[in-house]
Amino acid sequence: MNLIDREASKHDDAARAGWMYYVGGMTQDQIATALGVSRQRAQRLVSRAMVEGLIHVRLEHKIGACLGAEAALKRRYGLNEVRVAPSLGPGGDSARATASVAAELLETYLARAEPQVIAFGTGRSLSAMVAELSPVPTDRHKVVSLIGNIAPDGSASFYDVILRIADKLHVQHYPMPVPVLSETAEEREMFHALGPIQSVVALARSADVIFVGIGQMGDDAPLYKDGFVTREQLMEFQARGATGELVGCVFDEGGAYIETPLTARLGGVRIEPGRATPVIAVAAGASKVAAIRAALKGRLVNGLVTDEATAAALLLS
Amino acid sequence: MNLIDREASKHDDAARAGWMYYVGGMTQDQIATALGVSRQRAQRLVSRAMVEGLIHVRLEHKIGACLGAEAALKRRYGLNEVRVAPSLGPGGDSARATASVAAELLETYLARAEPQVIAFGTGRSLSAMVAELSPVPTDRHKVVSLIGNIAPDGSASFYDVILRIADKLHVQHYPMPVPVLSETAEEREMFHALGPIQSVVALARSADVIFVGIGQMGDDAPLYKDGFVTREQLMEFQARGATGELVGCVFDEGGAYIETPLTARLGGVRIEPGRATPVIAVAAGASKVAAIRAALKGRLVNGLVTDEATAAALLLS
DNA sequence: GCACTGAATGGGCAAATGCTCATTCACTAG
DNA sequence: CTAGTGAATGAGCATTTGCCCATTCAGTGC
Repeated sequence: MNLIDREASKHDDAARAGWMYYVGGMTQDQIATALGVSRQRAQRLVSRAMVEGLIHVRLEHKIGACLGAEAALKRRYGLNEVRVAPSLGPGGDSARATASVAAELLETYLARAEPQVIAFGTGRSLSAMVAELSPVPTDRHKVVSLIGNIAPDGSASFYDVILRIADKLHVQHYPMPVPVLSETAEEREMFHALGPIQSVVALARSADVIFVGIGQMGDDAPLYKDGFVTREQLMEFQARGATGELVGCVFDEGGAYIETPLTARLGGVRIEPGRATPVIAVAAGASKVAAIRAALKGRLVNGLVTDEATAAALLLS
Repeated sequence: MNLIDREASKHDDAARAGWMYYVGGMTQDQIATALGVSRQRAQRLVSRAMVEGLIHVRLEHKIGACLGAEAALKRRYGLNEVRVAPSLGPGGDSARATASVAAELLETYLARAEPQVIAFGTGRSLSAMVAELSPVPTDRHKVVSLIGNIAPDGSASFYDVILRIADKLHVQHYPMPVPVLSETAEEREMFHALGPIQSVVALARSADVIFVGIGQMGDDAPLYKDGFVTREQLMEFQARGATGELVGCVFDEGGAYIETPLTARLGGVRIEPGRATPVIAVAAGASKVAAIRAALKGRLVNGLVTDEATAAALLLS
């Protein structure tokens, strides 16, 4: 038996065990007996099924408090579309909490009859959202990336939100084959002068819906941790009031973009404030509150998926 | 606090606890602390969330053996669309197993851009399927019932597959407001002569997709247990070779309809063999194998959602 | 053939869970 | 006000689950 078959059958077993456990409500002992394996192995299979995302869980009930927070956020910040996921408590992973709710929202756009062009940023929140998507094939929509997919080290693997969506939904997909951050402004211009890239950029600009993450600009800002800016640059940004970041573009606490040496080297498409079409941020967590508030104030986004604790913080003050 | 609020907040708590448990992976102790209730109460909330269907679980991986069975069934019976759910073992509830898989298949039709007219029969399998549907609103489709919704005792509650779908999806819905089984053939004709009912019948006949359950005709046939036929009638049918039943219409082991005294009194729309559009049966369980095989042979249906054990039985002999 | 390495396995145990049951609580009818 | 009724509660306990760890196993390099 070759390696691929073995991997596949392992997945099969895990899926089967997970199905029996979560759908069938069987105990791990029963599963072990049914599959002819030890109880420990059954336990491992079940837990693997969950870890590998073979099992999707979704909540089919709007909790009153979340509905209230949604309404309040809409009113307070003049948003069109808000979803608030129940909080998972202090230790919880906020990306996980938002993921399934964000996936549900995305699915409402995918369910539309009119072909939609849907643009995506990157980040952990969006990755988690995609992992929670139901893989219902829909061939009429297009998905496009707002941000370059060539990482500093040349790999494209980390920035694959688009690819994984396309894989799940079998939609036409348009990654943006430019460096996330070019070495020089000239290099950036060179890429953007290419015809195919101009089409992708045009498509992204014309998107009917946009889903983005929001990055914070504290000392552990994603931009810094992922190696796009040096510690010195980050500190300079902070000194100039950098509060958050949207597909690489840094903004201050009023949500106004800050021009930086990076600006001219950044591949991809900047999201201009006050867009008429839905621009939905998927973001939650205490560290992101200031960044989210700034983006909302500056009308960089007009929709939000977050969790209860973050919503509460955004409604304070 | 009034009764409705109390019911709602109870659901809220259950949903929240279920969310924390299944999505957040918290222990019931942690949940109890977070919600400020006893551990037992947290346990009850979590289990209530599951029982009341607030939590949906879905498997995002096709198990090899199921894929194989699907292909084999397609070939053997010339079917267009087959889904096989992993078996839940001897004690498992086959309706539960098929429900989530059937819901996924239904969602692929709902995802289509062209407005679809989707017709439904009744039964436990279909009810369970609806319970598993993701409530993504889609306003372009129509759902229509193939069978009367007036039960012998005058209640309409039991036959509400259509209503619950409409409730979830906010689609236009067309129940068939005639008795499931009229007292006399004349009464049946009277109902069907009415203009509004003729439109519903016409709509049902023109359906783009049909989802039905299949009933068996053994000694505990649904038709008998639900009080539509007497024990004597059932035995007469059996003597005449009755093997299964589709929206009330009885057929023999070759899948040919049997004319009975019931035929002329049955409200709703009979499914004619060899339809070109998808006619998908959702049915599983050892007791139904003969009925399913007959329906497949007679080309009454051209699609099937079942479970592994039933698939294996259908592929035997 | 043999030693090495990392993954897989199952024993064992502490933690988590589900369930039963006696008790309490809230509400109702008299 | 009081007794009655049924649902909700939490204690206690048996079962189930998650996880650590020593051991085995399969594959690899020498």
